[in-house]
Amino acid sequence: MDDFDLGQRLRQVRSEHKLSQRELARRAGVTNGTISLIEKNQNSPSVSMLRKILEGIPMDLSDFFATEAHPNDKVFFKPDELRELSTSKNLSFLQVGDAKRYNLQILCETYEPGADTGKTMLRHNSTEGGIVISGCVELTVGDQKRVLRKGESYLFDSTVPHRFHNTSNEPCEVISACTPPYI
Amino acid sequence: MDDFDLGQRLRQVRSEHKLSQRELARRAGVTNGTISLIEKNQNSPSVSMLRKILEGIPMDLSDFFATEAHPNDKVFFKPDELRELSTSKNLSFLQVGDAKRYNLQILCETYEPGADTGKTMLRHNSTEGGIVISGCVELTVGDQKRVLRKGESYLFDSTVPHRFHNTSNEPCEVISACTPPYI
DNA sequence: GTAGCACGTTTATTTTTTTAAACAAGAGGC
DNA sequence: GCCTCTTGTTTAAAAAAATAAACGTGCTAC
Repeated sequence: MDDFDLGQRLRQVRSEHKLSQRELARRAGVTNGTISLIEKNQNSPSVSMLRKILEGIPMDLSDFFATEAHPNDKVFFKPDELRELSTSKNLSFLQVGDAKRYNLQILCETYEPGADTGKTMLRHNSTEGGIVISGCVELTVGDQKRVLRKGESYLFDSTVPHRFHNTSNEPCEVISACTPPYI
Repeated sequence: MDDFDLGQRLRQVRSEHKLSQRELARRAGVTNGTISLIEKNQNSPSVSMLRKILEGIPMDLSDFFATEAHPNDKVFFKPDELRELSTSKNLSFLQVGDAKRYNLQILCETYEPGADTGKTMLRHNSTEGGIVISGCVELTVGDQKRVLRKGESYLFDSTVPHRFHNTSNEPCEVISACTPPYI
């Protein structure tokens, strides 16, 4: 991330999509000069400008930046090298490595008391399973519901609506796996 | 990605890290007004400005943008309902549910002191990953070798020869996942 | 060879963002 | 009440980026 060369990266993705500066500029609705200056790192685009340009490719920002943060042939991970996927604060989903690349998403999930993946049940086109490491969590899968305790586990088809809810007053840790990755 | 609200997202991550605008500004080396304006979407930061701000959190760009991207049904299992796959006695592989059916093999692995998957390294046509729950184990993947301790994790392509070896004098527990199942 | 065309680059002007500093609102302390 | 500290917000001046249009280069057709 530190020595990320934005200009070079843009040039790379543009070139991979076989677009000239002018053609990309036309598709993105910007001027070709802008793209030239950015690729030469002679100016530093705003996020909205970069997004606009990437829409002409098209590519999204997270993919644009994805190469740098999580080097791909990395095998071993320390706890602080896991990537946080959750946005809510009483719930943490830490992902091991580049799940997309390996088609296997391993998560260290922490549910604080009250944490809930939501009444609007989750659904995605994967299968998932996991094991409770500590605490307990109420898991609903379709019409089945159960409180899982330490050492208990689950495995199901994620197209079935499901929900995790920590109804206890202790945090709960779960190690889960999902294939293909659901994000 | 389309309706991504950059200001709101910055406010969210700043708030999750319990930083005031001023404190984040100080850490990032920018002015607090800048952060205020960005969070209110009253201006559109350059990528380098956003990166600078995120370094004060710290968080990297790909994580910042990551949120947007992208029947006879036994679901729950008690510990004693897991199936033992290992035949060796200082090594236990407990499988969650019908791995083949779901194309996802989740194992609770226990390596007693000295336990070793063998000098004849393992190879199978899958990807696998896992997290160390307790103890430590030496993992070799191709030409990389490392002792993984509690909380550390791994993810790799299982066609690369690999080996688990508990070189310590304490048992080691690992939760692992593999797709497709290797047995 | 030279006319036409597509390419990336550069430059003067306009537009936008950053800064620095002031402002307003709320929470304690005394 | 009043003072002080911290919070987020706003504003004029300074800095930086986007535009539009020109420039230079290399290629192909004729």
